[in-house]
Amino acid sequence: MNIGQIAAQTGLPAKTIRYYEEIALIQPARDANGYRVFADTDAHKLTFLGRARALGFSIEECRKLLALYEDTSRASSDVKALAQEHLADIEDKIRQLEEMRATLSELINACAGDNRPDCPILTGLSRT
Amino acid sequence: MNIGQIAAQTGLPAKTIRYYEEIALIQPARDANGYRVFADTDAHKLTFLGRARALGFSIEECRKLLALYEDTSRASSDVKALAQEHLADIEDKIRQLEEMRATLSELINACAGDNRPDCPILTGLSRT
DNA sequence: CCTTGACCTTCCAGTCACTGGAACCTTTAT
DNA sequence: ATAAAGGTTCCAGTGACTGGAAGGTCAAGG
Repeated sequence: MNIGQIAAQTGLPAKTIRYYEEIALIQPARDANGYRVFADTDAHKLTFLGRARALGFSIEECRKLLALYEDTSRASSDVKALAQEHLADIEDKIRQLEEMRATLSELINACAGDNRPDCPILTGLSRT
Repeated sequence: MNIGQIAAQTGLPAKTIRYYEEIALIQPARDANGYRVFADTDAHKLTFLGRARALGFSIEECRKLLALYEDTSRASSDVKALAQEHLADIEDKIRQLEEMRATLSELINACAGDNRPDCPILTGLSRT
């Protein structure tokens, strides 16, 4: 399989796949003409990576997950610990965004949004 | 006021303040020795920027907000529109993170987290 | 007067995870 | 023979800083 086919199959852009090779997440073989040749195991890894990235795991977390994925003698507790850490990160981010949303909503609700210059959003941002 | 004092006052790192000058968000004066000299208006702008950034506005959004802040003949509707767009962005992000959280929580709950290698998290990430 | 330390300056490189584009080679179809 | 569609590498840019090096300035103490 060439990179275009694997890209279509995994939903990852070819550029991204090349990048994943560059940072050694995958090691596809090469054809005589220099083209990358992707085996099924590469396809599986890329699918795995795509899913993990979609769940917000960083590249380095993906690298660890991939190592666990390939280590058939892993302990599921190691995987779970990694996932739980990441879940905590996500929950932190949600909390932060919810705080922003709350403050911003208040400011927006207080603003008339008409032709006049008075604006509680601006005064809210500059208050001392 | 020198950069250290303004940093302490606004809570922004000196590095960040220099960066804001570099991208022309502020234009502090210079002393004979080359040191930046911050007037009250600079301090106000930086406070404003700090708050806007804390609410998640991008630098370019901050630039627009700052222009509105300085334009006393603005219409509050312009400010409100900008803030509403940003609020929509925040809400999108929250939704995305909540989706991640839901999926990840399910996987985590399904995982025994013991010494055995079987792991629904890994199989969930690689399922076809 | 000299030194020490805290402060300031500029400039360059690195972060993260790609993404765009240039310049070029290979394959396939007409 | 040629053109289109695919592949290759390499370099630069994104956003918003952040770290560090190399050096200038200033206030206080001996």
